[in-house]
Formats: sequence, C-alpha cells, structure tokens
Amino acid sequence: MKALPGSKNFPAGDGLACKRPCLVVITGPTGVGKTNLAISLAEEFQGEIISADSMQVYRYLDIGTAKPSTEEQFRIPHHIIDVVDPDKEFNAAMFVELANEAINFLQERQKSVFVVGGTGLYINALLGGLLDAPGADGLLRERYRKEVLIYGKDYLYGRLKEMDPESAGVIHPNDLVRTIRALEVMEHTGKSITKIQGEHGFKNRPYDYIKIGLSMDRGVLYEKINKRVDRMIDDGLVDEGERLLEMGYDESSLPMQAMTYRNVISYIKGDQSSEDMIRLIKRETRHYARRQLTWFRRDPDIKWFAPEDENMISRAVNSRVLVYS
RNA sequence: GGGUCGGUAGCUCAGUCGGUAGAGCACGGGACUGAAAAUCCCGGUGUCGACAGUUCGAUUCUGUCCUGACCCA
Repeated sequence: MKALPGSKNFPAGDGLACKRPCLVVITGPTGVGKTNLAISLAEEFQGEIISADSMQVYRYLDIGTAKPSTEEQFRIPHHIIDVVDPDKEFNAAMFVELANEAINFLQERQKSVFVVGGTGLYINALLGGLLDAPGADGLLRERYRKEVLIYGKDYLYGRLKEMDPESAGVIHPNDLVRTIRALEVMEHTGKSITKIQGEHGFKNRPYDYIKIGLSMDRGVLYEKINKRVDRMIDDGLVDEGERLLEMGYDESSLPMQAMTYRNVISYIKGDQSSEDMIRLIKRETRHYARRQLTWFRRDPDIKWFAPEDENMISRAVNSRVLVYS
C-alpha cells in the first residue's frame, strides 16, 4: 500500500503521525500538464485534488478555463471547481476558506491532499495566510472608480500620497487596482497596507507541504498553448461564450474580462475577426504563462520537474513523507 | 548567358544626402497579500548578405562574389 502524505496518521500502522497536514502542491504555467499529472498522482497516493485556479471556480466557464473533464473529475474528486456563478465575487480569501474546509474534510477521511493550480497568489495565501486586513468593500471601490472618471487617474494616487505616502512609494501611479486597495485599507484601519504587509510576509504556516513545479522549454510550452487554444475553438469555445451571454453574463462579470472570454465576446459582438480572436487569445495566454513563471521563479520552495518525470515526482512525494516517519 | 529589383531584429519592412539604425508583429525581464487568467513597470533583442576599394569614418558610395524573385534569351 502506498503512503498517504496527506494523512494524519502516516505511515499507516506504525503509530507515527504527521503532526500537521502535509499538502502536495503542484503548480506551474498554464498548459504545462498539471491536471494530468495530478490525477495520476492522486490515484497512486489515494488522494483528492483541490484546484488552486482563480477561473475554474466559476460555473459555466468550462472550455475556456481548460477545466478538468467530467470523466477526470469522476476518476478523482476535485474541490473548489464550479463554486460560484460568473457574476459573483470570488477572491483569495474565499479560496483560503474553502480550501481549509476541503483539507479538513480530506484529513478526516485519510485522503492525501493535492493542491493543484497556477494561481500563485491563492497558493501563497493558503500556505502563508492572508493579511490581517479588511476584505473588499464594493461600495467604497465603486466610489473610487467614479472619482477616477470625474477627476482623472492622478487624483486617487494623489490622495494616496497624502494619506499613505509609504504605500504610494511602492505602488506605481498607473496601478489603479493597488492604489484603490491601499486607500481602502487606510480608510478602514487607518494603517498603511505596505506596513501591514511588511509585518506579515506570508509567515503563517498552517500546513507542511511539498511544492512541485512543472516546467518545460519555453518554445515547446508556447506551441502547446497555441494548440490548446485551437482545440478550445474546435470544442465550441464560441458557443460557450454565446451561451454565457444569453445567460446574462456579459463583460461586466469579472471572469468575462479575462483574456479568453474577453476576446470571445469581442468576436461575438463583431468587434474583431475570428482570426484576431484566436491570435489574441493565444498571445495573451502565452504572456500569462510568462507572468506565472516570473511569479514562481522567485519561490525557493518549488522543486522543479519536467511533466514526464512522473516517477521522480512520485519518489519526491514519497520521500517527503518519509521525513515524518 | 544578359537584364531589373531585392538581401537590415525571430517575421514583414522602413531608414541612413557617409558619423555603427527603427516601426509593427513576435519576444525578453520584473512587480504582485481580499479583482491575480486581474493590475502594472522596464527592455530593441542587430556582423545592416560576404570580401575588397575610396574615405578620418562605409550599413549607406564603387567593384567583385554569394543569394532570392522576376523579365529577356
């Protein structure tokens, strides 16, 4: 019988226990092959999968998010997929909450836990905890957005410079999302988000974990991404976009503003040709993969493998577990 | 065989009246703590086909060669 790295009582039978949950994290750029590997490992180690993907949480966004198929989800149960409608709010904090619940659930059933996905922030938030700061304030953000429309983009940044010069020194004047977040935190707590971040630094460590990164030659990865986009089109990506519009999920829903659906909607509305849609989805997905690599590269915890090194990865998962035996 | 027009970034091309070059696309690097497939910052990545000549200096002018397209034989 294989070891259960996520189980409370590993290894089974010898009375030694893993003091804290041990997670197996599998990450890497989009299209590298995380899903296949994770399913195979989950079968080998009798585990289940927690998806760490900020887009697969939305219902009805199936083809464009490369969501695991129903057959794949039948083979291995996936958690935190299809948990909200596309027009509902979702964020890193909600992910952490759901992931903690799922981990508890799996621990109780002696299942190993595979956290699989390419959303680096979600993984960091799960493993390191989020700031002790207030959550998103939709009304306040709306007010800020209106002020930008009236007074121009420099106005809000100017306010930030007055109220929180420390954060203004770190946030670029053009980065509206972070400017608004910093003002929001200041408004609610009177504290500088930059200061809070410095004190925090993702230092909570609720779980032990092994982080496995999948990587491959950049050119090969880009070729895979291009082909996957062609396949999405063949599989009916445009039909999926039309269905979503019929359901009332237009570009005012956040996930519909992400690279894939943004371009599908633009095509359906006649704003761009089919060729441009495909070209842009491919390009933006390649750029996304590059941004992911930038994020993961600086993480010293990640042990990197090629996707086909399944045996080595399997041994790494096992050996990590043996540390606790 | 003769002629015409080309050969400049990964691609398509512009340009330099002689002072080592720039657009689009493609691409590279970075930031990131409650929107993260979001948001934002930085970067031209080059033997200007090769060799010689003229010149203080040649990617630019001249010659020869290589090479591609087309035209005439």
